Amino acid sequence: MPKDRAPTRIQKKNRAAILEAALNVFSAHGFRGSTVDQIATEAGLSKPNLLYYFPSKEAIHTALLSGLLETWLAPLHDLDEGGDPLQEILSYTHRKLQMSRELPRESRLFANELVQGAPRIHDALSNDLKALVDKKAAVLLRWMDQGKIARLHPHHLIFSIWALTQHYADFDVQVRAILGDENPFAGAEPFIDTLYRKLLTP
Amino acid sequence: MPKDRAPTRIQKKNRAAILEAALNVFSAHGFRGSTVDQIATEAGLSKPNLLYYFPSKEAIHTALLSGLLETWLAPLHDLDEGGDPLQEILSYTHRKLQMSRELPRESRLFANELVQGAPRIHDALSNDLKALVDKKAAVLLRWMDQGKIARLHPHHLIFSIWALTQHYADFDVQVRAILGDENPFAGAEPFIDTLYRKLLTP
DNA sequence: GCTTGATTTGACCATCTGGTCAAACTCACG
DNA sequence: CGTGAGTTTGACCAGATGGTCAAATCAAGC
Repeated sequence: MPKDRAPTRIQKKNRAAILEAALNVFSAHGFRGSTVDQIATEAGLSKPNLLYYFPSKEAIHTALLSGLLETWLAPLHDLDEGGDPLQEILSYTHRKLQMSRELPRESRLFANELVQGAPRIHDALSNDLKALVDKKAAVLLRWMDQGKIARLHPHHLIFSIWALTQHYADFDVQVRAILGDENPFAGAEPFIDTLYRKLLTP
Repeated sequence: MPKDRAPTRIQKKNRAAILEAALNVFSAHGFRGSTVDQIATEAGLSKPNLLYYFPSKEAIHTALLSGLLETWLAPLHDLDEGGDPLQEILSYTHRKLQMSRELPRESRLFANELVQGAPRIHDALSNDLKALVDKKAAVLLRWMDQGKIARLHPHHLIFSIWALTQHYADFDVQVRAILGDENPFAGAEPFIDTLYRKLLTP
């Protein structure tokens, strides 16, 4: 284990390679279904070498999740009370759908963790995530009070955006099995857009 | 392994206990994250005894999935072209949401499988499921052609119902972490009802 | 080019896990 | 009862897996 000095060139390269490999492996097989050897091979390292950079499989997983949580929540963070309500919500849905298209591994990483009861990120959910969602729900509620958008349960409105967008990343196999050659996102984007325009019109 | 005669009283009892236990364990930890010992203990059997009834871990999983697939798809099966379009769709959403509330383990069992690429049910998706969905999408399309409901991409309409309802079972921990003491389904039902009424109005 | 810390590795270990097997036990039925 | 089929189990095995360690190799600054 290197000292706590500034990371060397090699450290930076290998840590990044490990996290990239771990994202591939964990998102595809879940924590329990992934092996340290798989991650090491995918990162181009031997198992002991990988364990020189991270103390355990669990540590890699934790580093990945906490490193990605910020990215994952950024779009909601950016929902701006000062903007036009409908446009703000629509661009939130667009960004979330874009993330499902461009970062499906990240989506599945969280999905895997959540569907198994989130044993490793339960705290982040009840603290950081809840705080953020409550804050944004309050914004939605004020927009509703002002008659800018239809009155709905704000938390469920947010859940619906998560559900509708992440579905395309998390259950990608199912979607593709049904749509065949058709690009899922080509139909999803206008569908979701229409849905929220109709839903939010007061 | 017993003969292929009619199952004995003990066989019926133990097979049922094993499938029930396996549903608990597999839905909570996924296939790879579950152990035969866990399932055996939960079923009140020893591991070798469990393997007397099912030849392998994989066989238990397969038996579970194929046994539940029918139940899982029944609500969509029941969507009736002869009924009132809006009412048919709304009662489909209600049944799906009810299943998320009453059969969350089943939902998570499938979610676990799907999020990891459905290695064990890929065929069922591309054959049975696709056929069923295509058939019902055609019904939706005819309703749209007749001006009975708004024109939308029928497949994405079905996906949206799955996403919005199953979200409450699959990501239950997250929903509860955010809602606190509030019962998720109390808010979800009217929200989803409103959503589809607005969305489907031509 | 030498030294020192950083990096890499082969060999190894303990534990877990799916699965086997022969022997023991239990039950239903004549 | 007795008997044979059905049921249960302790002991065991082989392979996978997370993790360790001492020794070897490499890299960078002097």
